[in-house]
Amino acid sequence: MSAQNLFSSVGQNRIFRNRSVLVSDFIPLSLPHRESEIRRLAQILSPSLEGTRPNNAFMYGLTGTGKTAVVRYVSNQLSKEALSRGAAVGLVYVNARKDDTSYRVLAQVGKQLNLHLPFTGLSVAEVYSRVTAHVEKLSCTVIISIDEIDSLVREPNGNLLYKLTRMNSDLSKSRVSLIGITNDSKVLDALDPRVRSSLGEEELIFGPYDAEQLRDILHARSSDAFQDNALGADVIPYVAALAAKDHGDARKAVDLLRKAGEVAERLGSERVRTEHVQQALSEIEVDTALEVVTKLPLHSKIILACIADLYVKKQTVITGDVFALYLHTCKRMGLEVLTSRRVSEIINELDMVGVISTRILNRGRFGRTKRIALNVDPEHVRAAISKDDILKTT
DNA sequence: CTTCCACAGGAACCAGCGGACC
DNA sequence: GGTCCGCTGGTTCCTGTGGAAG
Repeated sequence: MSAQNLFSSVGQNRIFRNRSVLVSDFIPLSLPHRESEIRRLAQILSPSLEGTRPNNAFMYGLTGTGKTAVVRYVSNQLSKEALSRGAAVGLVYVNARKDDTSYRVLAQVGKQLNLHLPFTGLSVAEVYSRVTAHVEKLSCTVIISIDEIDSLVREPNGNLLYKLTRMNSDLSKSRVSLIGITNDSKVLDALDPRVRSSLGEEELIFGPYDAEQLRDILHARSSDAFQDNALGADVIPYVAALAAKDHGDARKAVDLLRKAGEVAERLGSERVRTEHVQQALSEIEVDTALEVVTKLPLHSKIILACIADLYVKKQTVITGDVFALYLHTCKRMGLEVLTSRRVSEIINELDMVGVISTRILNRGRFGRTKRIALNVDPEHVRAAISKDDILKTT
């Protein structure tokens, strides 16, 4: 995004009325096609207004199906209602991908209840007891929503969830309820059976949106987001159809619509058209890839550069070749090298962020390895990497 | 049918940092 | 000031494995 794009159009915007409606963490005033889930969750949580403990709940659904939005929406409403009734309800929302250790989750819970905790230095047990004591002192009902809870089950110190479900036995004046949110159906199986049954007191399942529902969602948002008549009539159906093919992810649909608006704006167009959507689609891919690549640590960049190098020359790129070239490159640059174990891990990380994709390949006599394919234009990789001073000479 | 390759990926551990507590 | 802690970003050592070659 250029500086021109950032400032030149401020105050004289022909496309957007309020762009922020289309950023992903915006909580809309209404959530079309999630009314029944909202009612259900509200019903589950309503005992908190009368000082009794709501059942724990577990919410499952693919990304962009509105789980997080529903939780935040209901939480907002509940906290307003609690305020007006004078009910003591504490609402906590934690994203376990961001705060991905027991310590950090607990610290986050404490922080949102106005308990200051240092980010390190204490033992997990100490943080747990401080949080518990604090909750007890508040004498209220605390509802803790843990989003992307799957990040927590694999944690070595992984009995946090068990401890949280049992926290009530350490409390007398206060109560704690948990809402677990995930998009990974396998989590349930991996969970400690005691946690599973406790969390599964209530279950909400979020199905993917179909194209028609996505259209409604986009319509609802766009009337606030765009100027009148700034949106071509076929744009929303087009975006909705694209997103519906892609697992009905509403977040992606909204992102795409915003990006299309930005493209139209940048091109000086008076209204958004489907061509802008197409361009937005390819820009989103390039943008995210580029952004990811520039932020990569040095050795990850080198490895990615090696992969890109090999990829343009060969049809199949393989871990061993990458490692060999990596060793050579490091030696040439006078850098110390990482082990093959670590390099293998970095390749997995690159796969995870999406710039490459890998598949395990069994070549019989010639061993088992990984075939690596580059997901982005090698030139883009080169461009992004060459911004790094150390790598400039290569 | 057996062998054996070229790694994948799990487990345990470690150094070094920023920090709390007494 | 010494002892504890969590976390990152590694290392070392290890066991596991699908299927072409022999």
